[in-house]
Amino acid sequence: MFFAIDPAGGVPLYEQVVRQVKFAVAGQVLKPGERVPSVREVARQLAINPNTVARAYRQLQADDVLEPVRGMGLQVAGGALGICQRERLDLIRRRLREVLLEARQSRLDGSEIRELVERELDQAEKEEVQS
Amino acid sequence: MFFAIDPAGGVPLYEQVVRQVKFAVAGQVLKPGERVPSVREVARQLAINPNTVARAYRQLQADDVLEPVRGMGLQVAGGALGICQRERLDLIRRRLREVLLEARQSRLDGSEIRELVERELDQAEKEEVQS
Amino acid sequence: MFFAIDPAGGVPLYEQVVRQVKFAVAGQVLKPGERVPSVREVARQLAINPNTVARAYRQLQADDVLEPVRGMGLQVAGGALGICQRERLDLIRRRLREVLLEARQSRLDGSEIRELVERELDQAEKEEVQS
Amino acid sequence: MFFAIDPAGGVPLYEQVVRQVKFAVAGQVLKPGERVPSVREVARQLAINPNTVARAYRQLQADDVLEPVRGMGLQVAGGALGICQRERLDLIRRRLREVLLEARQSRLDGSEIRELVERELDQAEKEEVQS
DNA sequence: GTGGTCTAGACCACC
DNA sequence: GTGGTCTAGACCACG
Repeated sequence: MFFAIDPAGGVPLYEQVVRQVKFAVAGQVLKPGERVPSVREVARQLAINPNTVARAYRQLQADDVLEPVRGMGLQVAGGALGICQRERLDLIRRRLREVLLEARQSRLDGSEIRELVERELDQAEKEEVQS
Repeated sequence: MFFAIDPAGGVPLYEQVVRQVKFAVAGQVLKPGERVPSVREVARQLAINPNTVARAYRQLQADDVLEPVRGMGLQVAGGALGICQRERLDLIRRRLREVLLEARQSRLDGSEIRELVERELDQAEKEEVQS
Repeated sequence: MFFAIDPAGGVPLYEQVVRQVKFAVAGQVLKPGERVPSVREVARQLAINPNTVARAYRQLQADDVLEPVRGMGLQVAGGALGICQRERLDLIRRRLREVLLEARQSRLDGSEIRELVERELDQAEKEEVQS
Repeated sequence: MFFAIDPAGGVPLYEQVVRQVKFAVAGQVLKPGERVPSVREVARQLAINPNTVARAYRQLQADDVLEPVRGMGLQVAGGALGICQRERLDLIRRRLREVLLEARQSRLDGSEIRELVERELDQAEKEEVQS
């Protein structure tokens, strides 16, 4: 329905599901109060085990992104939008900081780094246009 | 000679050792032909399991950064400097690409990303001056 | 006649309905011989599934609190008042015992527990005055 | 080694394990820095599935009560003592509040409730002396 | 129909 | 040896 999973690629499946949902919420593709597809449904579509999806959903509940509606499945929680947007920014900022720090440790100076960023940014934009 | 092994951080210990050596070579702290301390020696200094160091050294040999000297342990290989410097750049470039891609997927536009980069870069520079 | 169904709180909906009825009987809001609103009526008022109400009514019949009147729905049973009042006390006593036991297991001594009880009791009284 | 599980009785097994560990930490039976028995070990002793224990341990990590020591299992985290003691008190306070509120709603007045508490408390103390 | 729990057993990375 | 992930399949409570 709204996501794709990479079964290889280091990241655990349940983690990928968690991220997909959080990103969907942050991007307002999923809005607070909206129902989320059932565990079995997602499992079927992604061709993975329901337990794996259930684990992701459990995690999302612990993170206050989803909340149960008794006997009716799960829905996006009220404060989920804020949580997901904040988390997304934090995540990117943290990773960016790591990379830049590593770059500095490699004795690249600021201008070289900026150049790298620009190049990658341009490339990413091109790819985006194509898709 | 080696410092900063963090047993808690997500990165595997043997990976950390590998990186330390590669960075030392790239930064010319270790030069081609130079002997490298023995497995037991490193293990003692870092207070980690010799098996872990052995694994790191095995990896470094597979990467053509270290080479055996018959009966005398290991030394930095001839082409190691180039390999390590290239690898370092590649690593940073690859990570940078990942982060920027993720940022784009989060619907941050180019200017916002550039702003984030600038901010983190400034901060990194400040920290560097202090230390 | 009924109020306060909380679809989010841990307690199952049918359980909440059961309790509401029992409390109403214990508090003499519902008296023996009195007719009880129909499943559909209650379901409509509480905006919950009729199956859920039906299940609650089934439970109440099993507990001898409601009894069927041929072709006329359900009414409060003769011995219901005694049953509900006794049950209410038992319930509270049982729970209280659980909590106190757990408190003892946590190595809180008697005086600390009494203090806690007093504090909570005062607070509960205050809240009651307000409402 | 240090706990017993009740395989019946509503509470999920993994939850029971979580509590046992938290109580052990709060009661200083397990101290920060101390190793915790392995997943397989606990599973064997309690005669339950390792996955169930693993789930409990995962939960405890999420709660910052346990922390991993790479390749060496799990140990009690630094701040665990404070966390567990605070949690324990909160838990008891919350439950106590619920019960007392329910008692008030049942039109028991303060003195009757205090009497109940005293009776249960005395009984609990007696039981404790016996054991 | 929904999610939650538990079991059983396989495979992986790390130390 | 350690924990982590995933699959498969059974059973339960709830609506």
